[in-house]
Amino acid sequence: MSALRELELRHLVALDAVASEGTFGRAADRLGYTQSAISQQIAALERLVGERVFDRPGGPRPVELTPFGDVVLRHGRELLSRADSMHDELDRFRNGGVGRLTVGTFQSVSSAVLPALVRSMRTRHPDLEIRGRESPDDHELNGLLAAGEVDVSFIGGAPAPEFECRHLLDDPFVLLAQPGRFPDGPVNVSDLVGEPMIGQQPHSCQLLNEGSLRAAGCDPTYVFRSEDNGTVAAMVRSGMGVAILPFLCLEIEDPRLSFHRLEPVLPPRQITLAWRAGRTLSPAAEEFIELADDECSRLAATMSAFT
Amino acid sequence: MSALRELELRHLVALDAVASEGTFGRAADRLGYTQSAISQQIAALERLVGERVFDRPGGPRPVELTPFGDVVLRHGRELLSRADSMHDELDRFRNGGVGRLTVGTFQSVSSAVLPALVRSMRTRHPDLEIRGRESPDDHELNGLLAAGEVDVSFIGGAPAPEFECRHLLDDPFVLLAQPGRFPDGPVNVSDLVGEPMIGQQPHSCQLLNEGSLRAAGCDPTYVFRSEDNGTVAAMVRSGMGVAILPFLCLEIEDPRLSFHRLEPVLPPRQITLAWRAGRTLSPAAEEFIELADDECSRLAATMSAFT
DNA sequence: TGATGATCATTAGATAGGCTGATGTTCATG
DNA sequence: CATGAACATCAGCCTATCTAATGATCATCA
Repeated sequence: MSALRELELRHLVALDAVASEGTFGRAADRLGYTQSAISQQIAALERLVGERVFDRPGGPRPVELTPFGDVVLRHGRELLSRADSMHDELDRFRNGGVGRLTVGTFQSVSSAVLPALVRSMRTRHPDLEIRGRESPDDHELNGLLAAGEVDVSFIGGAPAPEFECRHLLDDPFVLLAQPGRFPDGPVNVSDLVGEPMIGQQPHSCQLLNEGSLRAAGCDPTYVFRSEDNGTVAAMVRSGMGVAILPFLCLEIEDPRLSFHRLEPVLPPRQITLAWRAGRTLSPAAEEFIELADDECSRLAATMSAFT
Repeated sequence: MSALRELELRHLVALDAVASEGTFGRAADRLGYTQSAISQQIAALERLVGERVFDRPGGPRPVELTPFGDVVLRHGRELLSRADSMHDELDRFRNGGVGRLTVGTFQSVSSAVLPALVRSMRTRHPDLEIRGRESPDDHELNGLLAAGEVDVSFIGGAPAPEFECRHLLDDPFVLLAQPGRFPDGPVNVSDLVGEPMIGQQPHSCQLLNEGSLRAAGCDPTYVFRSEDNGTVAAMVRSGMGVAILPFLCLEIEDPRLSFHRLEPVLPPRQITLAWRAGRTLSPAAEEFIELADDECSRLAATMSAFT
């Protein structure tokens, strides 16, 4: 289309320098070229735009912008300043300071892990735009990741093969009961046979839990299911039944409930952070992964004190 | 400073083409290059910005922007669109459509010539910004022109040597008197000896007039001076005296006054349009000069019918 | 008026960079 | 495992641009 596609920023820099210095020679000194080079650069610019941009009065008098050159210069300075601001933003992006980071997550991570992470990221990079997409379903989270709608995603289940991922945490299943319902300490899975159970809806996490129970010899009967962990806890407090939940779902300070390890230990839910393999991550995403790793190490330490 | 000063618009065009086409090869076809050239252009761009802008998954899969490349592309498209709008504005400027035109003028031209000129310019170029600077003093007008505060200036007196100029019109001096004060037809300058005169303030135009009178043997006595031509005419109507004014200053339709040629004819005021020699004029200014010439030719024809 | 000095233009030669065309490498597909 | 599509790389050519030297123009000043 436009012949201006051959324009180079160098030309505009030269134009600007000559316009402010008044002579080709001083502009050349300022830019580290010879006078001849500036003369040729301006000539090239004039060839591109099709008009003289400077009047050369001849002799020792300084050159002066033509009206046309003045228009070129005004637009040129605008272009240069855009290029500078691009440079600035690239620098900030390089260290994670700007851009958008979208994270896939599910409920227990959203409430137990993510808030601290978002807080750190926001204090480090106030201008970074952080978004989240929550789903109880691993399959949906995988889909969001594959489609590029999230940059990284927490995954509760098995790491899908087309993703790169980092294992962050083993989240053990814990028995939740009315205080006194069981003696303090670990509870054997066989003691739960026939016990009415409260559970979550049958999505990936819950199904893992149920499968493990059956494999350990206990075929659970669910008398109530809710996606809301507060509701599950309330039902347990009411005596409707007991519940097995991932540790991260628990409000461990609640004195109206008691928590028990299970024996044998059910295979814990593995919490990993996944991203598309072979795709370059944004610096913000890279940093997020490291912070998530740190945060989960701290969490693991806290958890081991409770179980 | 910024390494981005070596950026060329070509790089951004290539980035944009690859991002929309999905492969280097199709982008090359679109832009008329070979695949190799695009590959090298993208490599050059990546060297400039310091990061990969595309992930190349390898094999027959299409390339995809990295998060970094996405930032570069968004800024790059902004730059390209700025360059396009620069191109558009240069085109409009080339045919006089945009920009600013400042004209130096003095009273008689302002009232008799300029309105029609401004009207033509505005209908041809609605977006052109037209300004005027009026002064009764040729010397001041010369100064404005030399300082570049006006692009072109009407000058009533002698053309200053450092300006280029075009002679537009001879504006003859005309005697203004009460009807019946002199017989119809030309009046001899000697008949004005001792006649009380009304005149303008003693600036360049008025002084030219007085000097010519004296040279023709009539030493005028001014009983009233006003810069306002309506006031001068009113004083003449009142019988206070007679006046000699340039033709362009007259309201020739006024039946309460009569107009007379003078004999011998006083050297007319030469109305010229001047601009700085050796400086390129804006297309709008060039066009203005031609229009002024045309308009003044028409005026001269009208005038010769009256004198 | 003529020498001087500052300015930009032009030229020639060297160098760097970019494009083409051919080839190498990678990887999904059947 | 062969095929084909895609990007990378390389060599060779060509163009663009830089430097250095020289030429042309013009104000200034003696």
